[in-house]
Amino acid sequence: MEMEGSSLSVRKGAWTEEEDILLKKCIEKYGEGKWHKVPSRAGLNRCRKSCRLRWLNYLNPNIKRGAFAADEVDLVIRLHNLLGNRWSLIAGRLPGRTANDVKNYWNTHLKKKVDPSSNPNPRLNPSKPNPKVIRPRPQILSNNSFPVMLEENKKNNTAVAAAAATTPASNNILVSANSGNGSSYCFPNENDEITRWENLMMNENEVDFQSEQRQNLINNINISVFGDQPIIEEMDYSTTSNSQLLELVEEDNYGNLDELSLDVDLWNEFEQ
DNA sequence: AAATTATACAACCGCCGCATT
DNA sequence: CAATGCGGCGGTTGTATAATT
Repeated sequence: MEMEGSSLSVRKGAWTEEEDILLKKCIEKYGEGKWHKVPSRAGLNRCRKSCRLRWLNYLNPNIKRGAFAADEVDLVIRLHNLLGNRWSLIAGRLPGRTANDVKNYWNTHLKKKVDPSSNPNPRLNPSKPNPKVIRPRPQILSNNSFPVMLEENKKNNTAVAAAAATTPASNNILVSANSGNGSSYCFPNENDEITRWENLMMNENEVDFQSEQRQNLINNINISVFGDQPIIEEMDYSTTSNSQLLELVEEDNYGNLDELSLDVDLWNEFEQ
């Protein structure tokens, strides 16, 4: 039995044009993946990881070349603020940029400019006390996207969705998903996605946790989907005491509506 | 103009979680 | 169950190029 990577005289270092061509042809023919098979298929004297890396970071035609645009830089900073050195996650939000690109860009262009002690996120800033519950701002979706979302829930066999309304005068509603039962949402259009991220990126420190939490609970509406009909159940917490509210929030893992405002996958990553 | 130092980034290394044996 | 293999990740580094002296 052969130990991993122990085969004799495997090529290392910079890739030649010939090697690139061989690898490209191999992936055109067999598709991406099955990296352990690639070296023999392509006729390359390289280990599988080297081949994978070369494709993912350089040869893949989806990779965006050239300098980072201003909005890309802004996103990197904000996402790094939120997530730390989770390069793969960050790159997932920057179309065409690889995790390696983002990491390199951070290390060479941004690292020294960002003072860690100025980071507003207590999770990533040792000089700040870590509150029990860290909560991003709730997302805001437009009213007309709501039915779409319910349809999506039905398709996904999602049993319960919860939603909260902002002030009656508002055109917006706050939408949340229960991560406990694995539900997730499809965001109906790009503007909603952008709005969601703008809200997510807001400085968490500016939020008055207590009062906002309370407001969310007071405005809470549970929406259950059974068959074709959404069942709307209003929850009135207006007379509930602060201590009771706190219990409710703590029961709910992260504070009721708040983690729900995150993309569920991202939240799971965030919480690891 | 040559020598040097600094920068950018492609690629490597070791580790991880998961699947298979 | 342990051992092994795999894809994937993030920290780090070797080196070509750019900038400076």
